[in-house]
Amino acid sequence: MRNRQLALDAAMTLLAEPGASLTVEAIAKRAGLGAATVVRAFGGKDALLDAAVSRLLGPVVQRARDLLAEAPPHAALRAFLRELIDFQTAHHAVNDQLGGLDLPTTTALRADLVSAVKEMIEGARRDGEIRADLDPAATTTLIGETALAVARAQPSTPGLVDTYLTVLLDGLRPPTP
Amino acid sequence: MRNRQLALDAAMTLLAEPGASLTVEAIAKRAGLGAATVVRAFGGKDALLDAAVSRLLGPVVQRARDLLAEAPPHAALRAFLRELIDFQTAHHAVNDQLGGLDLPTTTALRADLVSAVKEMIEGARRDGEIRADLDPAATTTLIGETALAVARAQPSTPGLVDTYLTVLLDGLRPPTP
DNA sequence: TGACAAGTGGAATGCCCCTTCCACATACTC
DNA sequence: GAGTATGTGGAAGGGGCATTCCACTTGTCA
Repeated sequence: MRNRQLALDAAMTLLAEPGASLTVEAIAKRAGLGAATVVRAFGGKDALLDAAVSRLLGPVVQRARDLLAEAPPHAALRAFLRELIDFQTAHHAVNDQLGGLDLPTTTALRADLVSAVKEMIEGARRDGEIRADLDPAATTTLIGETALAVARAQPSTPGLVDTYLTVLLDGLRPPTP
Repeated sequence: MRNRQLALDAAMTLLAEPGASLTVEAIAKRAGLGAATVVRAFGGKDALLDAAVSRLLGPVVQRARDLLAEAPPHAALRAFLRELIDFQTAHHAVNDQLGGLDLPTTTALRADLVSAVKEMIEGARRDGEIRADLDPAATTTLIGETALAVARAQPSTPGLVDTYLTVLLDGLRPPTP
């Protein structure tokens, strides 16, 4: 169904536009369709958002898996956080407007992402690059939220994201006695 | 006006209850009043929330000023962040549900708070306890968001908040060559 | 105690938004 | 080319919510 794709593209576009209204009507208008058509194509607004967000998030999760396979854990973590922050910077709406919704596919993807990051953290901890007194699960949550924090604090200054990453990862290093 | 106080108390209570509905009706019900009375007492829902949030935030800002006067900047920063995280943990709604609203008094208070934290950071940087390659303004934003991140990542495990604070402040330390 | 002012809250109003309906258009089938 | 199946979108339906209205209650003062 071609309209399905049009609606999906429109939703993905709006998710990347800061402050854009995510009403069905706005999505339909952007797609050049009627609101009824958009809703029918997905069975409801939530299903449409679920599909759109998943499309955006999927490659991010894949990238986490790839980095985990390619690089040592701590390097993978740094590289991935860099990309995650870029993604979150470009898609504030994904994090800010979708809090209270139940989007099954998105939730599953997020769980995948969390588990990949957790593996990075566990690996880095085994390698002695992350302090041992931190619970990996809690640290994963903290790092995820912190990445969001950096995206929100978003410096227009280029290079500052890397500085922040250094701050975060230095903090996580085992204390030098 | 007694009802004004009742409404204010009810709103403050609900702001501290995770997941509570912040509709006028819910606030009125909690206060034992009619919705019309609550709205009339403040001239609108936003004004009520502005008043309630300001009441909650005011002491926090005052505490920042006090600590700044009492303790050296870096110690003040650590102590204040500890209290800020506690506050945010107990009042998720203040940060999560009020994003898109225009609350003038609250906005002014927040600016006060930001400026107090900025002073702490600048002082700590002068004292060599925070790396010099960080822009104080951007760092202030980052720290604010990070405090929120910690509150969200909220460990039930007691003492973990302190560990996270250590992580953050260690990261901000000048790198040891 | 009676008359008037102020305050109150259930109901009505209006707005926003998702969803459903239905008259119409378009695409297939024979 | 007529007839049916499928798709479309403007408009109506319906729920949630802030705000306003107004009949009524409460308080005040002479």
